[in-house]
Amino acid sequence: MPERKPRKDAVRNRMAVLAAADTLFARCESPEDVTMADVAAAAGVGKGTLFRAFGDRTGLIRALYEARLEPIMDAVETGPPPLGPPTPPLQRIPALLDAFLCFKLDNRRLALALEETGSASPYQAEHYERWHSLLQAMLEQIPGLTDSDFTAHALLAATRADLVEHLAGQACVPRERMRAQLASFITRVLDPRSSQKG
Amino acid sequence: MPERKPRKDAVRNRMAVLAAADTLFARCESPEDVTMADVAAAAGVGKGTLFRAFGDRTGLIRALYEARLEPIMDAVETGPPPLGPPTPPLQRIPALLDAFLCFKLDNRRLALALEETGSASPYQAEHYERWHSLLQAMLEQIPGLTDSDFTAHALLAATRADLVEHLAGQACVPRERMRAQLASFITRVLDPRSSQKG
DNA sequence: TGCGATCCGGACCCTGGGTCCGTATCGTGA
DNA sequence: TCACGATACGGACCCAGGGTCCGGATCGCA
Repeated sequence: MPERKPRKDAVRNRMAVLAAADTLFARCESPEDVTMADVAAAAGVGKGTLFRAFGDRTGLIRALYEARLEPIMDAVETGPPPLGPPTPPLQRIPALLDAFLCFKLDNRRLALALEETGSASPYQAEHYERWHSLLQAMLEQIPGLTDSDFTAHALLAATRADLVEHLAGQACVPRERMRAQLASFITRVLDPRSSQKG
Repeated sequence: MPERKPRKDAVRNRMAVLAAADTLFARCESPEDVTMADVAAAAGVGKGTLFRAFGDRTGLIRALYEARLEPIMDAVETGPPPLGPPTPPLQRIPALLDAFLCFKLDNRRLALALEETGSASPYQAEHYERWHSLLQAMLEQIPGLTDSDFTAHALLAATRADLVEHLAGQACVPRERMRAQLASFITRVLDPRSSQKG
């Protein structure tokens, strides 16, 4: 097993960078005005260290994103209802997408940064694949629904970071309203016959 | 009226740049490996000329995109059915989104370039607003559908350039299949009661 | 405490968008 | 047709910002 234990200063620096990047992305106006050099400076670390630890900008952002997302993924994959596996699809799908939306609302800048980071389309991020296949599997259990693959993509597209940012930022749609709208949209897609409740 | 007539060489160069950029974007693997310098060179023009004519990279891409899109917008806003105004919403909405999807399939690289061009989220492009408000107006005529604003965004999100690229490129979904999937998805959203036809 | 392995840091490189300005071209009025 | 102001041309130039490199500092094991 070639797993060498990393040096203590290395992990300390890694944490420092992560923390610094986190606050910088949270404070900034747009993700692209937080520079790698900024992050390094804020973490009290050299650029070399930063790039050695994360490879490149995308690597850093991904690491941040995934660290934030992990609790939710856990709740979804092994947690209790309504997010966890035992929940029936008709409740679980909305719960899952609502959680995803809330995550993006709570981490707008970060999610934006990830989705717009140059060449990397969100569709080749490995976590997207997880959400998609999970969602697809659940959609397959919905009677009368074909094209679960495309449907999963389409539903996830409704929670894209820049759309969320546009609605929450420019259009000033309040959080609860947005959640309600998404929920109502999903209901329409999932269960055609009950979408017109009063 | 301060509308001075532009010089002949200026308009000639503008055309040349547009044409060169068009072919370059069509040929390239990813939009970001066609450089402004490349475009200028291919057009047989200096960089200065290019930037004077289009302002910046986004300006150039927008100009290209809108030139390509114009026929479709015309067909939608003043043309005959099934795209034009007289068509009832239940037919017109799918037709409209299908046309949009086909456009993105036919101009994948260009659409990608526009949507990922640095800071400019697709939601602040002026043509997005046109599609959105048109779609929203039509959705408002669908009985039982609330949240036409959000729904319009969600439907448009299903035709995002990078999703289309992902499906057509990585996943190799054939054109007709994708159109069918989108149509079926829209049907589900629009008319719950008829989505399970055999 | 000694010594190799590992990591640090910031000077450095390079790409690519965007600017500047001396020169060439246009087109209009005479 | 010529002259001259207005306009456009082009490519050298600038600069930010991502990514690299390597001499020196640290670590941690024996």
